[in-house]
Amino acid sequence: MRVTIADVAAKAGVSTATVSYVLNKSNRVSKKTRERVLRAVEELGYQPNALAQGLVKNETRNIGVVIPHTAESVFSDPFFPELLKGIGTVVAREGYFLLLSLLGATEDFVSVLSNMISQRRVDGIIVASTPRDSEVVTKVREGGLPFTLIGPCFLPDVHSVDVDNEEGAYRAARHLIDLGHREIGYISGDMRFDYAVQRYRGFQRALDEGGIGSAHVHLGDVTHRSGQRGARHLLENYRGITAIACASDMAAYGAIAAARELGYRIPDDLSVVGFDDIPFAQEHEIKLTTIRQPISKLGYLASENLIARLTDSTKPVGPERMIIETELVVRDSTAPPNNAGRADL
Amino acid sequence: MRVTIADVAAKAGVSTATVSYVLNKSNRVSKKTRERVLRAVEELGYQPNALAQGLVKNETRNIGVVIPHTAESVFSDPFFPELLKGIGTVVAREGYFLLLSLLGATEDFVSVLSNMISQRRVDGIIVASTPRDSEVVTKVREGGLPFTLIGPCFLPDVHSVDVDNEEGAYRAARHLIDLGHREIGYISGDMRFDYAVQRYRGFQRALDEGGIGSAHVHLGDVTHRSGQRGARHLLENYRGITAIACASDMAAYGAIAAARELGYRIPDDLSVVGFDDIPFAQEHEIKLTTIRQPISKLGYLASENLIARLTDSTKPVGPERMIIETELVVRDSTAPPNNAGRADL
DNA sequence: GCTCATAGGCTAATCGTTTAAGCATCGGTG
DNA sequence: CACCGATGCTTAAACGATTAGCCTATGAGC
Repeated sequence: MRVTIADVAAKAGVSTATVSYVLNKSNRVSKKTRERVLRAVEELGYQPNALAQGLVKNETRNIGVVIPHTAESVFSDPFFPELLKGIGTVVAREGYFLLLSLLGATEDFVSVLSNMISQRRVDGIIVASTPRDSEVVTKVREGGLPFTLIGPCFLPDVHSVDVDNEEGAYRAARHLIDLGHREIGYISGDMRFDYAVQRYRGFQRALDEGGIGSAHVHLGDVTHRSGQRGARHLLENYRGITAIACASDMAAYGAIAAARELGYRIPDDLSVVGFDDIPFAQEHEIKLTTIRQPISKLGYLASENLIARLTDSTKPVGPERMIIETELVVRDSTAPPNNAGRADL
Repeated sequence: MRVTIADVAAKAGVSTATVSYVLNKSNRVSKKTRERVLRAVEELGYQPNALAQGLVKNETRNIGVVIPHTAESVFSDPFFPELLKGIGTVVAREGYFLLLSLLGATEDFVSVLSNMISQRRVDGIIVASTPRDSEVVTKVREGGLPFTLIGPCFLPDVHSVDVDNEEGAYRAARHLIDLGHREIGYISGDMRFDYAVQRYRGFQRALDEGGIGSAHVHLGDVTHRSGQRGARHLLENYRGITAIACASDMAAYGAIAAARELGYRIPDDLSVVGFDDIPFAQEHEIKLTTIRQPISKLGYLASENLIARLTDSTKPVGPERMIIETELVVRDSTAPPNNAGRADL
């Protein structure tokens, strides 16, 4: 049988209330008693039952993390793992636990989510990267628990953190233009997600400013496969293309693979720029030029924001909407256009 | 304010006991009352508070998942994500929630873990891939909660699931030998983990049977970087090598990258075989010959085993130790040795 | 008409904590 | 010496559910 506060009280010869006061650092207990209690706690290895504690304090010390993507896609990209890492670190440091909700089948996800909320299993929620107008955000809002979004958000009164997607994509495109590229392809993310729209807009803005007009766009998603398909499609249909920008690093590597199969050398015949800066980008044979977004920092910030709101309602928690900067990292996948081009193709 | 069972009782004009009986499917309630109660539940959107429920039933409906690796390495490899996917699916289906414990700093990991247990935050625990003799397993054992291990395990009375690592590696090596390779390199996993030892043993057994004697071994780990380093080391030191087997797919791709940089063509000059069959292995430019392990199935089995033990102690739960088979998947990274070799180097 | 089993509800104890309120004890003050 | 305010501890009421056991009305059996 588990050891309860009553066992400790009996052993120390005091009431349970006194034990509780000792453990909750009240100064209402004499030094002598305090020590006796602490010794008993030590000897019995007592730890308060989280359920009982939660019931009376009305808190669980659990933070829900909601990732409304199929587990498939969640981890095909290193984005979420990295995010979880940031979240996990802060959450553990602050003495909370992580209740993870992965998407299985769509229909029961929302019900799992609302169970999580209405059964009061968590004190607050972090929602990672949800599509625009998703039912998930609505549900979480209705739940009435504090929550923080990771990703683009235009709703009022919602706390969110995100990187400056538009500026990032702008920098990527700008880098290509500065190198001298004029015929540029773009492999987008899934446009149901606002980050994909924002990145596309940043990209297009750079082209507009450069007087290049509109790009050759392939509507894709962030996967390797999408990058392959996109590059094949772009390169086969628009012969003059000398550079491709992608909405993710995984897609960029897919594009590189497809381009090579078509006989392009990277970066000589084709420049490719990604977005994310996943660890792989420095390890691959072709080190990727990309836009670094500090993913785990997003996780840090989101959890710190949420926990701050949970613990002390008087403490200032920073702005509702936090946008952090990206950074262009130039490696080996981009170069000035080879003017000979692939005329031979 | 949240709606409690008392609110429902008041609205339906009955006692809380009756509401509870209705919700717990007792037949002690008349049809008329039952319907009245259910209507009230519906209208108020009542959901029982998990804490209160857990307190009296002495269960949390949470399953702890313990991954004793740095979050860094956890997700640099698609192994854990895939595992989580399997676990998450079953856990959600059975109405449980996932309490995730990632390793931050080593020292507090064990304490976080024992908090999880002794504060009674979970009903059972899944421990994924722990090093030999790790403190983690000891702690979990002491905790007294049911748990299931994913990975090699030689402890008595411990439930575990794993793939047949030795047989898998044996098959990989055997495949190379059958193709005609005689000078074979091996890039191992981290030998503090038993799976790495088992794979190495399987590999060596195939060589022994083939009368090849001992291999050129590089002690590494499962990362891309390790594969790069390993291949570079092996190829630079042992000139005759025509094939390399790796303890993971990521390492295999690292090896491929390094080999290509050294001027080797895959598979013409060098065959490479991996282990895992991560999704990437079919998407990469060079489709990888590898040993498929059904990772998410490991997750399935582990959670089903654990939950079976939690729910009904009478139900049979299968054997303590479950080993599932691997499968050789032949793709494009292996071929018969090119006898001209790299004599030119 | 009386007894008695049963269906169908309620009361109250319980799970393991926290915490407001109450009650001694004690030293100091007028 | 009576009184007072700390000090230090205890009692008991919550928190929101479950469930054993009790009570009452109803109808069947004799």
